[in-house]
Amino acid sequence: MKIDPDSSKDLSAQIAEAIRGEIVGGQLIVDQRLPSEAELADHFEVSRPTVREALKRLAAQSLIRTQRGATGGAFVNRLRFEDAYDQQVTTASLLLSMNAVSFDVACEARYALERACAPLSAERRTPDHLATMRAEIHRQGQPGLTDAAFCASDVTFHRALVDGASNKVLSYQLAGAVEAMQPLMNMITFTARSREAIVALHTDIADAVEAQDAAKTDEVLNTLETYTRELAHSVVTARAQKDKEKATA
Amino acid sequence: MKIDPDSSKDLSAQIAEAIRGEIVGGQLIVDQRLPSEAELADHFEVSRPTVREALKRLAAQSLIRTQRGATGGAFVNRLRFEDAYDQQVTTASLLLSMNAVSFDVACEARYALERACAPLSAERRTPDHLATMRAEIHRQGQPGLTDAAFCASDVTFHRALVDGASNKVLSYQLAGAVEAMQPLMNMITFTARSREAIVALHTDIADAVEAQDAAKTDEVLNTLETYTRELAHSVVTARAQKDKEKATA
DNA sequence: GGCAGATTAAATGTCAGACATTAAAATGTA
DNA sequence: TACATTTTAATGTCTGACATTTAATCTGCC
Repeated sequence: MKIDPDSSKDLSAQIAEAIRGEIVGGQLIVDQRLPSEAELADHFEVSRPTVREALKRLAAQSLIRTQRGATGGAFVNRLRFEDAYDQQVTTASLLLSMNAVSFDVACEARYALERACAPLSAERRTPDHLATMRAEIHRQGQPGLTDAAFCASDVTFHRALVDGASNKVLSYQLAGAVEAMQPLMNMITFTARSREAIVALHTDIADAVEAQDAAKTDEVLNTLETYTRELAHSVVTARAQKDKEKATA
Repeated sequence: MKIDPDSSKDLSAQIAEAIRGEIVGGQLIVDQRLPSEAELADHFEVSRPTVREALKRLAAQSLIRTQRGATGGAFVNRLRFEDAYDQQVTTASLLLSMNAVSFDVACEARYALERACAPLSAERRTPDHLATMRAEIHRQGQPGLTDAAFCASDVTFHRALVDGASNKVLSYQLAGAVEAMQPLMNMITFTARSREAIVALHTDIADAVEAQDAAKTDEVLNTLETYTRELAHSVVTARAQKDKEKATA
C-alpha cells in the first residue's frame, strides 16, 4: 500500500483514500478481509483511532463492512444496488435543495430520463409492473388523499414505469432522479381537477405501456411533463399574486 | 436532536444518522456550524472519539466540512455538483464491476440515457460544445492512439454531447453512467477499421447536433449503440474461440 | 489613538493505553 | 461423540493527554 507523507490533508482522509484506491483498482476484492486495525495502524504508522476514522469513512460509502468477534474485521463489501440507490437519493435530494435547482430544470431532467427508458419499458413490462401502475392509479383517484400521499403514489407509479425496463442500471440511475424530485413536487397543491387530469394521463401511460406502444408512451409523457410544469408555474404565479396583495394591504 | 438507545448499531452510525437527518430535513442549513465535538459528545452522552467517527462518516459523503482553529468546527457543506459527480462515478464503477453487470445491460443504459438528452443537446448546444466534440473526433483519428486513450477521448466526446443539454441535473446523472462504462469499454480492442467506423459515426452525431437535428442525432446514436454492442460481442466470441483452441491444444 | 507583534483561547487532529463486548475457535468433560 | 466452558482475537468505546491551527485579544510602542 501507498505511504502517507505529512501533507495538508488529514491522515484519516489519506488512509481512506489509499484503501479506496485498492478497492476500486481491484487489488482488494469482494469479501476480502482487510488487515486488522492494529496492523493497519502499524503499517501506516498512525494510531488506531486514526485508522478507525478512515475505516468509518469507507463504511459510510458502503465500501466496507465490519464484523466484531474473533474472526471479525473489516471486509470489502459487495456494493448492492439498494445501497447505491439510497445514497443516490440522499445525494440528489441535497443537490436539488442546496443548489436552488429550479423546478423546471429538475422536471426537465426527470422526464428526459423517464422518456429514455419508456421504450424499453413498453417492450418488456411484465404483468407485475402493470398491476403496480394500475393500483397506484386507483389510489390516486381516491378522495381525501393528502397532497403528500398523492405525490408518494406518483413516485411509486413512475418507479414501476422505470423498473419495467428491466435494466438494473437504468432503474438505479432514474430512481434517484424521480425520488429526489418529490420534495419539489410537494410544493404543488393538487386541486381535484388537476388530480383528475394527472390520473387520466397516468391511465393513458399504463394503457400505452400495456399495448407496448412506445411512441404513444413517449407522447403522453411529454404531455404530462408540460402539464406538470404548467401546474408548478400556476402555483408560483398564484403565490406571487398573494404576496403582492399582502404588500399593498 | 434525537437520542440514541443502546441498540444493535454502532453509536457512531446512529449519531451520523441523526445528524444526516437534520441536514436532509433542513433543520441544519448550509454553512451552519455544528456544535463542537465536545458539545456533541456531551449531548449524545458518548466520548469524543465516537463523535469524531460519526463526523468522519458525514465528511466522507461531503455533507460536512471541518475547519481547525479558534473559530473552527464542523460546518454543513454545500454539496457541489462536482463532489456528487465524483461520488457517482466511484459508486457506478463499483456497481458495475462488483455485480457482474453485463456489457449489454450497461451499454443499453448508457445509450438510453444519452438519447434522453440528445434532443435537448441538439437544441441548445453552444459553439464550445461543438468545438470539444470536433477536437475529440480529430484526436480519435490519430494513428498510434492507445485503446485506453481512445476510450478516454470517447468519454470526453460523449460528455460534451451530454453537457450540451445545459441541464446540470442531467449532466450529473449521465456523467456517472458514461464514465463508469469506461472500464468495460476498455475491454474492447479497437481495430483500425472499427475506429474509422466510430469516428464516422461521431462525425455524424456532431453534424446532426450542429444542424440541431434531434431526430438524426437519435438515429445515429442508435446506430452507434448497435455497432458498439456488435464490437463487444465479437470480442467475446473471439475470446471464447481462443479459449477453445487452447483447450484442444 | 492606531498599528505591529506577542499572547491567548478554542477548536480540531492525533496519540497512548485501557476496558468492554462480541463471536468464533479451542478446550475440557460427561 | 456431544455439549458446555474457556480462550482468544478482533472491533467498539472510554479517558486523558498533547499537538496544531487559527482567529481574536492583548500588549507595547510610535
